[in-house]
Amino acid sequence: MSGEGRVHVTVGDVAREAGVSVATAARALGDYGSVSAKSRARVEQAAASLGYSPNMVARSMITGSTKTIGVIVADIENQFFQRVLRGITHITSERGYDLVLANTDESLDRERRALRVMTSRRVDGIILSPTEVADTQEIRAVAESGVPIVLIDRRLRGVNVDSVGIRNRGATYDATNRLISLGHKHIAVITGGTAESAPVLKNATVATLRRLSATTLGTRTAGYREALEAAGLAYRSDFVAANGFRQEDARAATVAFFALPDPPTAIIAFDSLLSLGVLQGLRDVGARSPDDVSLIGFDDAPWAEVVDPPLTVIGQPTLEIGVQAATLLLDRLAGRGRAHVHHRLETTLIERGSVGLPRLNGVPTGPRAGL
Amino acid sequence: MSGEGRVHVTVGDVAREAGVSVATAARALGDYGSVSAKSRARVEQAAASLGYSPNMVARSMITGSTKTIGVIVADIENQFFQRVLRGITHITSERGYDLVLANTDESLDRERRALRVMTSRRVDGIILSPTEVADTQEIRAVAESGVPIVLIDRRLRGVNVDSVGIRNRGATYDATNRLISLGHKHIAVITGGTAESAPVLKNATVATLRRLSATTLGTRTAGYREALEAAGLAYRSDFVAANGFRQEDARAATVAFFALPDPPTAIIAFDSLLSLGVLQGLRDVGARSPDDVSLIGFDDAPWAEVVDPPLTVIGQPTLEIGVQAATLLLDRLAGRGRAHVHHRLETTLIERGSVGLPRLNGVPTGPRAGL
DNA sequence: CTGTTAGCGCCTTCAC
DNA sequence: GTGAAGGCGCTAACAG
Repeated sequence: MSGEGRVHVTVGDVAREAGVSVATAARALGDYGSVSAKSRARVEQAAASLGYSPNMVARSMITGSTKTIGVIVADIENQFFQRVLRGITHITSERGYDLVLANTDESLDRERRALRVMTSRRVDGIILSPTEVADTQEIRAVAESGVPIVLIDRRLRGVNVDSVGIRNRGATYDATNRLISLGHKHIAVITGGTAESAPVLKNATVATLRRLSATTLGTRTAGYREALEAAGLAYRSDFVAANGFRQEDARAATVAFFALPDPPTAIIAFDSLLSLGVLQGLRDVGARSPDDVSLIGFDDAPWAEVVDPPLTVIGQPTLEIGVQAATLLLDRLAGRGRAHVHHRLETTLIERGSVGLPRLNGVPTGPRAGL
Repeated sequence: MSGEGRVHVTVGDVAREAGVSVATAARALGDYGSVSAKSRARVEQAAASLGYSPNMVARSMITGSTKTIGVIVADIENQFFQRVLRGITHITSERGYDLVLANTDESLDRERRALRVMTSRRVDGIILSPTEVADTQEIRAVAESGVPIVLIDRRLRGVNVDSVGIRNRGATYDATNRLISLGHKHIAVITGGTAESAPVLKNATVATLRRLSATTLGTRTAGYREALEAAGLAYRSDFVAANGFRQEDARAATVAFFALPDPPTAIIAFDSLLSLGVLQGLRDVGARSPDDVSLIGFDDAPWAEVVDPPLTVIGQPTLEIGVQAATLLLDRLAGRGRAHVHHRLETTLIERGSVGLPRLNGVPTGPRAGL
């Protein structure tokens, strides 16, 4: 084999070949400073014939910028993050930035590790979806060391960085209310969540929920609780499933709901993977939606329209979240300093076929029962 | 603000604080060479108190390795690549490699650009899913420059690199055959594909299809054609839709099929996003599966079980594809030179509810009609 | 417009 | 086991 040694052509090589100094070659190649048309042509010709490829790592050493954005997501298999990711690349790739990707799988330890990796790689900025139990301390340390961070999906109290997400409490409040207005009195939620957060999500007061550090699950649960309260409905902790983020977890939770003496007549799932699990759980127990149980999911996944029944969802502007996060970050990198902002985007309740009147002993009932 | 200047602590700083030489500090910090327990403790203490973070870019300059893998996928929103990506990270993150991600959206131009970016960033290796019309030349050049490449999903003729994928021709042949054995005579395929590849996919001979440079769509189409031929069924180019990879494209193609005087009684979609589009298209025209049309998709997506009807699919071992690709790459990086290999993994036809007997004027028919 | 020179932060001989 | 010095490829001053 010939090229095995991975010997790279350097600016010096190109300079020699072109018969100019390294500085001139570098200027032509790096497209900065001023070079005469003749020199530039000679350099470009030499570069082409030698197969020169600029060495970004050497360049980064000097400029102090890697032109790299670190993206740390909770779960790459979640539709939400894929869309966000695409939104991010729309913006970053245009402006010459590349992405280093890390997955946390909702593990705090991996989140810390990812943060250290990004620091070590000297990324210019970080877009992060913090885990529910995020280490505020570490994130703040990174931010204070001068690396801009934009939080997506979740916001962290006590950390002064930009964030982009949705109005979680309002969206969940409205969805719950929609079910209540149909006559539902037994409404359950599947929050996702981990072993650490489960007891809090299930038992804390609404006030506490609203004060949690990572706020998505907390505020969504708070919105649900508040809607219940406003309607004078009793809150039941056994109607809150917080046993994991995976599809299988939601499936198990759904099956468990139907093992209750009085199963819920409606379920809200806090993300699209969880919705899928609920759908599977319903099949497992032979329950039909919307006849036996109404279902509202989060995120308008590409499959939401074609499942059985077509899923009513709280649609999030996922692409836009990515776009705004990247824009915020790049603007800050461009030196446009300003106060930190928290963008809360609007959601839309997309009504399809999975919501109906509550059943009562197998017979649909509610405000319009008997019509 | 205090830490705004992004001043990083260097080994030199740590050395001074610890009262040792830079070399000793570097050895302790980089965990190489030999350092006395006492020095090591002092250095570690100093590093912690100063908040030292190793500079990977400087380290890369010296070692010649960035500990980075470039991953270039055709479409991050495709379930296939997400699973593959997860398989990749399983392996790479364990071994201390991070991922730089690039999307091509099936654009040849973006593929070239991504390849250049990866080269410029001096990634240690590349995992690439080439576009259908891949630039063999450029890929070969990168490979020959000494950067190991592993191809996933698609294989390229004339490029001597490792690849991991499935037995495309066999899988499609079998699926087509399954439909034929049920009595289907009008079987259509939705291939994805772009404007460039469409005429070839539709009109080329089987022999030509099998000789295309990028081979997934070509060999799948070939498998389909061969099954048709073996059964003595006529091939119709209007039953081959190659009008794009997006969900909407498949939807439109499906609607177009049903505008034909004699619509197909069965459809095979070449990836999961396309399957979703077919499902939507069927809703658009008011056709039901499997009564009006049988449907087989590629990839066992998480939603396949809960759509209406539950989707029969050709399941690919996606996670395993990622795992094997990463393993092949890392092994090669570890210097274990060997001949290039092409791993063809097995697929499984997962039968659910979307395949049935062919309809005939609205009445299901076929070998078992009337039972 | 062009060339020379001095590092960026780290690893790696090479002496000691 | 430790320290001093050189250099990876490039850019940024500074002269000319």
